[in-house]
Amino acid sequence: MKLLRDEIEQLIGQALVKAGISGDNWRQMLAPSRDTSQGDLSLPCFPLAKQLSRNPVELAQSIADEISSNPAIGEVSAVGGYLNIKANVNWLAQQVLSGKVRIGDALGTMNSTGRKVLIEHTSANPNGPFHVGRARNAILGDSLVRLHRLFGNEVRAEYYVDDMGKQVAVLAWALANLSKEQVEQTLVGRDPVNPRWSGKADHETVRWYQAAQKMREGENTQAIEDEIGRLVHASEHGDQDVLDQFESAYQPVLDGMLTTLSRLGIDFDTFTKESKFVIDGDVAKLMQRLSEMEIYGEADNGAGYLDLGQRGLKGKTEFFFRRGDGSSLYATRDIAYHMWKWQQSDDLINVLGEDHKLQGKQVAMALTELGERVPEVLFYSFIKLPEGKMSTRKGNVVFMDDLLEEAQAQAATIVRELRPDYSEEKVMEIAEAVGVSAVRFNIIKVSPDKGFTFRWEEALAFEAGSAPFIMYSHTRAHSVMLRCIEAGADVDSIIASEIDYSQQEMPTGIVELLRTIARHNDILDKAVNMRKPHLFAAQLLDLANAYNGFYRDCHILVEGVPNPLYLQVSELARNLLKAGMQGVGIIPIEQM
RNA sequence: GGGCGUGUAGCAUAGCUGGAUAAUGCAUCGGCCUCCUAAGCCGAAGACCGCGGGUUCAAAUCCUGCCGCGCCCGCCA
Repeated sequence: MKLLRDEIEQLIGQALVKAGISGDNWRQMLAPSRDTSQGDLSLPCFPLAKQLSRNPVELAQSIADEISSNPAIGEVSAVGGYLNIKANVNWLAQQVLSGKVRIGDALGTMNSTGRKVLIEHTSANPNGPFHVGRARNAILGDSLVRLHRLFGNEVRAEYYVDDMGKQVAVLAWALANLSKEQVEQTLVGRDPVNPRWSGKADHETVRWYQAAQKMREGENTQAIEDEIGRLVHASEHGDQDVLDQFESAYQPVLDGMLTTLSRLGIDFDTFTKESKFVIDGDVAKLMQRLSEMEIYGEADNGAGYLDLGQRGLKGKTEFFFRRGDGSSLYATRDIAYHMWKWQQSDDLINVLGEDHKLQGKQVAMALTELGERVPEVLFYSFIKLPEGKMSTRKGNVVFMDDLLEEAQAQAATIVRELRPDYSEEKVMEIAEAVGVSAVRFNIIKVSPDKGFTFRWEEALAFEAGSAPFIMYSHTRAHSVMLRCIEAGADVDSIIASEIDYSQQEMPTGIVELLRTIARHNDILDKAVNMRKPHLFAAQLLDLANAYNGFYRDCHILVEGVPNPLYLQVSELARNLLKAGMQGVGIIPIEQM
């Protein structure tokens, strides 16, 4: 709790100096208490006691005695060598309600740090609909974008469009050479397109890609391979006609994919095409520079690589950046892309699947070699299905479109049951918000480096520990506020009013809520700067839970008259919940 | 074989820049709607923190060796 720490750190420092401790190593030992029933901050005194050859229990006690009179401190205790400090609740209320807690805005541009951050995420090849596994990147990346904005950074969300290379070439070839009949004939035995998504290009056009892939596995494919090879080669040398053909092939598919993301509340500020760096000559210049490096090596056929083994890379040490025919590779273009990105932002963050770890390392080392900075990368593990790895080929996939439909449908069933008086239109609106939020939250709440298994029951759980739990607390807060207005109270002026916080009684519920609120900014900071969105997800659950406890203990509206303190706290919590929910893509509806 | 990651109650997870009695949800058992939305609240029970060593006043957390699982080790993207 930074709020309390800032207030008392100096005081503790003085007490320690008095006791004979010099230096400030103790500062990093002063940490949030593990169990909040014991305090807000704790200082284990063992190492300090050792330094002074004193009894830690006694040392803790003497510091406690020294600092107990500070108005910010409600309770200090020395227990078994730990100094436990609990904030004075009335002081805390005063601090928290006087604007010391930043609410922020995850959607706007309310910048306070002035730091420019470019976050690249998703960047999926435009060759088929999002399945739940691929969508983890988008959900994680977009949450990072939102959390950075909430924190006050100036963020640009970018999608790197893979518009060249073999995958797009296969798609373009198929569209140019196969009729619908040929495609369906080739794919006999496969599940047809779900009628719900007919006409959606990512579901529809992908059939051509799949058919082509299947044909390539068959006999006598040399002619096809040659033609595809010609397209790849042309695209990698910047042939504009071929690149245009590619674009008209992939763009509808990409649009379909973006429609799915948009339903999840995910969008991008900029799209940058991979071909850009070939066309404008950056890649050629880069390859020239790389071939002049001292760790440059060359294969018999003229292919070029950097020997990263000389820089400590273990395993396969040759990092190829140029083919024998002189063309660039994906990784080469990625380096050029990063150099370009560094020209437009203070910080770079990439969201990548764990399969890109080695590649990420190689690109980072090459960038270092070039005297460039290295981007921060958020790696995530894949989502499996109970049956195993997700694979479109085996039909072992859950499409995000289907998941969202199902989520909405199940949420609608629950809303109809719980609120029989709502109109069908309202039911569907609430269900959509609940469905989307639950799907996002279930992915965002777990640590990115944990691989997890997708299960329908869990993805569609709407109870405590899920997005709807948080949404529900928010609607409670909203509804209380409306009640106050209905009762004729001037909510705005009550919120702006000065209260003598030192005179207020503080039931358990409000105490816990105030402490949770006081931690809010600390956790956002950590979540953003350590790239751990799940920490903030947990904070939102804590906040919702604390709000529920407050709601239980502190009746805001009694006989038509709002309690000013309670209303102020409730409104602060509501605003923090709302902004925080937007920070992870939960939709803060006002009624459910 | 090498590199990286992961292993925590029946299940799913948090905690991993070392600190106290290991936290949360689901499932299980019990209680709460004449009172601001019960998608809620209160309580009970449930853990050799993968296994073995080591460092430390203190280890789920750091080091090390095993074991299980995942990802990667293309002149593919």
